[in-house]
Amino acid sequence: MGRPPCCDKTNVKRGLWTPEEDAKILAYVANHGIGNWTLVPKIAGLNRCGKSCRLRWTNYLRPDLKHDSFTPQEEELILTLHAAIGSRWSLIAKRLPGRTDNDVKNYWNTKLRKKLMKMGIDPVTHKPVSQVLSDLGSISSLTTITTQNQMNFVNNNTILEHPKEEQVQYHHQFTNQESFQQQYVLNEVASSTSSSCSSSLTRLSSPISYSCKTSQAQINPNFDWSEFLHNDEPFMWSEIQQIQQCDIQRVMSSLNLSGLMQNEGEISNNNSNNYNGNGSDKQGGSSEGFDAVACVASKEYEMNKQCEGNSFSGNEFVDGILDKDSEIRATFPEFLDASFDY
DNA sequence: AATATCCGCAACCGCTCCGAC
DNA sequence: CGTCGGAGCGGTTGCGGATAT
Repeated sequence: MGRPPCCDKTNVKRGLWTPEEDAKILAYVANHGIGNWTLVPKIAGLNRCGKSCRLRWTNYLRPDLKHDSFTPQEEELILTLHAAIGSRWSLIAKRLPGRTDNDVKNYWNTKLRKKLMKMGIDPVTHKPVSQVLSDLGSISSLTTITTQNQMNFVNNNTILEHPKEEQVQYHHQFTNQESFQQQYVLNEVASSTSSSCSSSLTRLSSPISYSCKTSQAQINPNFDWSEFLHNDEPFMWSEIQQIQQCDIQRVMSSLNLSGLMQNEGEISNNNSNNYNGNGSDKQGGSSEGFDAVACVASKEYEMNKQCEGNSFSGNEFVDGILDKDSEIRATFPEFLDASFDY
């Protein structure tokens, strides 16, 4: 028997929020702080589900949120983290100040995933589709996957639309990587034992050493994904350059994203200054009173944040990866010798 | 100008996790 | 130890604006 609904869904309002409703949420947070969302509708005078209120606050009203478009640096970070940990949007969002998991997820689904697919790169494994299919082909002798299915996959993912020269270039890059096949096998093993992205264990065999035409970055041999993800500090651009400079250049140059590798500093985090409580143009409408409430809520929120201890920081997830790390090391020691490169 | 289609994003849904009791 | 309920997460849906025909 399932859990009873959190509220009477037949009697609560759903759909887009009005500025007046937003103002009530902001006023509530200003007076009571965040938490106990099931009581929010009653106290704030809203005919909404508490869960819906929490979501509205988390994804839209929080004063520290950015409402402008993603920067190339943010795109890079999303790509890199997705390659490393998969669709753990909340973890990725923690590395992007002012962005929510919903923002990152939407951005991935609407922009980045399509770009990768158009480039002929599998957005799940971040490998060229041709390589994935090749590996799939070798595996298919043990499975029921048919050649026709593979061809459908190719056609559906528009790999053929990508300039042939670039496909060849990618193919060349990856096939030149001596241990790529080994890594792919390892990733398959990892994906079969973990719910996260198939490449979530790439840190095991650091240093990362993607083959790359443009440069051979010096990857910090001490870099550790678990350390990176345990850290709750805002993302430092220099970190990611150390992590996967080659990889980033390879992908981003093909995505035609400008201004990369230029900003060595920390991503700006002046979000609260940019906050506009009016809502998006879709939702429109506002009032001076509403702005005032938003301002007060913003200050209250900042104060509350300072009082909060460290909440979930991804430690559980990272610990899980480390557990799998040990497990797979024990099971497949031949794949994990010192010379193994990604 | 009218209609169809595409696209981005806000919001919802269902599930898991975790702490309190 | 089991149950309950709040909180959070990832996947999906649907609305509304933008663009194509």
